[in-house]
Amino acid sequence: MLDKQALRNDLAAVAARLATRGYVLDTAKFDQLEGERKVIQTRSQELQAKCNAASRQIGYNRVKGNDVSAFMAEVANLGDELKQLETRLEKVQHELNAFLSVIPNTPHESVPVGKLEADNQEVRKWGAPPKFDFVVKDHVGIGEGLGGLDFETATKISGARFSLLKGPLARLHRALAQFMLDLHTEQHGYIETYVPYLVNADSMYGTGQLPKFEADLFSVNASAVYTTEEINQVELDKIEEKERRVTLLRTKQHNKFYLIPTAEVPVTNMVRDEIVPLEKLPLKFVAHTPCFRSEAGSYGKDTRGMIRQHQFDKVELVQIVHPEKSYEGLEELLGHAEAILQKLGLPYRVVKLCTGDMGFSAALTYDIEVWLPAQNTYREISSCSNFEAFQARRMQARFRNARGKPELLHTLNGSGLAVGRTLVAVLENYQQADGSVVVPEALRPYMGGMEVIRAD
RNA sequence: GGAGAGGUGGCAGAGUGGUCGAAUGUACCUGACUCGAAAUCAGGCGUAGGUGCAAGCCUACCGUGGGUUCGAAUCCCACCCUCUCCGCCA
Repeated sequence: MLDKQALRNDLAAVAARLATRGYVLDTAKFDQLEGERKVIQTRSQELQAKCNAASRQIGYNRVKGNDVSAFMAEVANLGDELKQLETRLEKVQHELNAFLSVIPNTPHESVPVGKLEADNQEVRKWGAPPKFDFVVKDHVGIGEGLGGLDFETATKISGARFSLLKGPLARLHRALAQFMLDLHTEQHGYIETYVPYLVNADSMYGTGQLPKFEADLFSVNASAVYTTEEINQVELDKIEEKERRVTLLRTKQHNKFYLIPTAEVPVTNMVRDEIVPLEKLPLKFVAHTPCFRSEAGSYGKDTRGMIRQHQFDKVELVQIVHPEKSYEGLEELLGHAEAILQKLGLPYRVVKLCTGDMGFSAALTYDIEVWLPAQNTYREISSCSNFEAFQARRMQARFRNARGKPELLHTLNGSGLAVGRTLVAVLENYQQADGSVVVPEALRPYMGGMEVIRAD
């Protein structure tokens, strides 16, 4: 959520910033809604003040035995207009909220302006792509050759875009997650967390997935509800029962659970509706969780292999920071994610996303792309973003500043790293001519000392 | 799943349908006393929004949403959450 104050004060400037990321802000609509809101709210509050005063007089005078009919009449007169105004105010405020809640964040001034992935800016490269004197296989070929990667069975059990690991590959997957968690907690100062995988709508709203991206999420009902059909079947004379069911439907729907698309959601929402004491900042959390994405609209992209899945594991880094420290924090967090790749000896590059390629809530995003020999290119393995106060404002996540006043925090997060894609990168970069895969040294302690994964 | 209890300010904890945004205690801040601290005393101390150059004034908020009423923290209904006990369960 953008700062309403900023929109009121300098609408044109905000619109211009948003235009760089391809978002057309309907300034006329904002002006109209905001103008309406102002008039209605002012008038409505004025009437409320009058009603309150009159009601107080009724109480006061009744005790004294005075006639109160004049006051009663006054309230009755104001009542109708007030009720009307309140209804209109609620409506306009809903519209204003709906309007604001789907506006993306404004990009930081350092973000390169562009539309496509091609406009992203390479920041640095690390490591050299390995040379092979044989024809390289992709991770699917390698994994199936080793007998540990089985898409057919995964498809039988669930469907497309799921994968199944067995034996040393399943262990490698676990080893990667453990290695990442250990590095971040022991070397980088993050607190390990275990968090819910099913979250409520408020949490999804807080980090920006809702209301705009519901189609990308999986959801489940918190409990059984009446269907609209069942409600309509209730006899007309049982109005009370009908109303009861309608309320139930509404509240239960509101209370449905969503499967997290990233640990960013539960972890960042730890500070929702909280006021964090200044001295506790920065908060640094790491979590290893599965992530669930419906990947609506991704049909045809990366259909082979485990690059794009409905379910994948990720180790996520989250920092909750003082607003003045957020860009410093982002560089630090990016370094923490890079450290994993360096220790695994996987070549990568860091790119700064252009305005058009950034996610909805981000003000600045770095992607880390790992080298994949079979694709002869770099592919995204981590995304590290500064959301500034965008998420904090939605979450009412604040800290108490030096003057003792609550102020919005800044939130950061980044993958450290996507476990599935890291597994892919290890398989492809460490493959041997005979189909075996060398285990990177950093992982060997987590693999019981295993140096090479061979077909069984 | 069954039975019961409860949700009020940072925390604890009062609250009769009528100046209750809410007593009191505690924490915190400021001042006095003190060489300093503790203790004591005095004052201050919620959040959000509107309006105003400002001091200020106004509105909303006592789990959430409805209802009754001129007026609701207080009465009624539904829902959510927490706790205790029983059952089931990894």
